[in-house]
Amino acid sequence: MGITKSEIFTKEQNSIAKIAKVLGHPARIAILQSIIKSQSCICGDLVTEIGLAQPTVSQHLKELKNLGIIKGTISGTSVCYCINHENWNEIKAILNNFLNLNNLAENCCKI
Amino acid sequence: MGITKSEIFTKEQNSIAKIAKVLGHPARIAILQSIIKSQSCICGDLVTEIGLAQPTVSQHLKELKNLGIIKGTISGTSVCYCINHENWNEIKAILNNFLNLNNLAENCCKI
DNA sequence: TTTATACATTGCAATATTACGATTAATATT
DNA sequence: AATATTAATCGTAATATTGCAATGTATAAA
Repeated sequence: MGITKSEIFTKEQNSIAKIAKVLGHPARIAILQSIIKSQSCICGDLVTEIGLAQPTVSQHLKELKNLGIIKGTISGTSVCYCINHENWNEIKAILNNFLNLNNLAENCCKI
Repeated sequence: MGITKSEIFTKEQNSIAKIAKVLGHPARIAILQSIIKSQSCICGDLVTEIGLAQPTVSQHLKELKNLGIIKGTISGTSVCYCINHENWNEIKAILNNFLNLNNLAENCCKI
C-alpha cells in the first residue's frame, strides 16, 4: 500500500530507518558533504554546486533540517546552513551502534 | 518525476545513498537485527517475528540480498539467511567514512 | 504420486518520493 | 518606492515504494 507500518516496529528500529531514509538520496549526501567541506555556512552556491533546480535543493534541505542534521539561519537575503553537531553526533552514535551489532556473529551460510 | 538523477552525483555519493536507502526501512532493520541476534540462520520464523506478510518479508529480504548485506542458502524446504560479513564490513566502512567527515568543522549558525 | 511446507514471483492498489515551473515572501540595493 | 536577489512553498507529473492476495516452484513427507 505504499505506507510503512511503523507501529509494528520498535522505536529504535524506526529511528535507525528514519535516519537512513533521509541519507538515502545522493543529493542529500552531496549537500551534507558540501556543507562540511566549506567548514562553515553555505548559501546560494549550493544550487549550482549540486546541479538540481532550486526548489528541489530547497526540498532536500528541508528534509535534512527536519531530521535535525543541519540547521539554518536567515542572514540577509540568503539562508545560512550548517551542520547541527549535537544531532550529527547523536545520529552517528545511533548508526554506529547498529553497525557494530554483528561483531560476535559467525558465518553460517556457505553461499 | 520520482526519478533520482544519479548521473549528476559522484560514485561515492551514490554508493552511500544506495546503502542508506536499503537501511531506510524499519522492517529491514528488524530483519537484520533478528539475523544478527540469532547468531545463525533464520528462516521462515522471520515472518512471525516481524509481523508482515510472507511476500512482504520476502521482498525486503531480496533488497537486502541485492545490496549484498545478507546471503541465503536453500536447505531443504527452507532458506537460510545470514549476514555477509565481508560486505557488512565494507558497508560499515563506507558509512563510517562519511559519518566521520565533520570532525574538523566548527559551528557557525547561531540557531 | 499425492500432499504439505517454505519461499519466491506476479500483479495490483495505495501511498511516497523526486523534480521542477510558477509563485510567494523577505530582505537588499538603487 | 521600485527593483533585484534569494530561497521557501505550492501544485503537479512522473516514478518508486510498500504491502498483500494469488499464484508459482521446489523440496520433503506420506
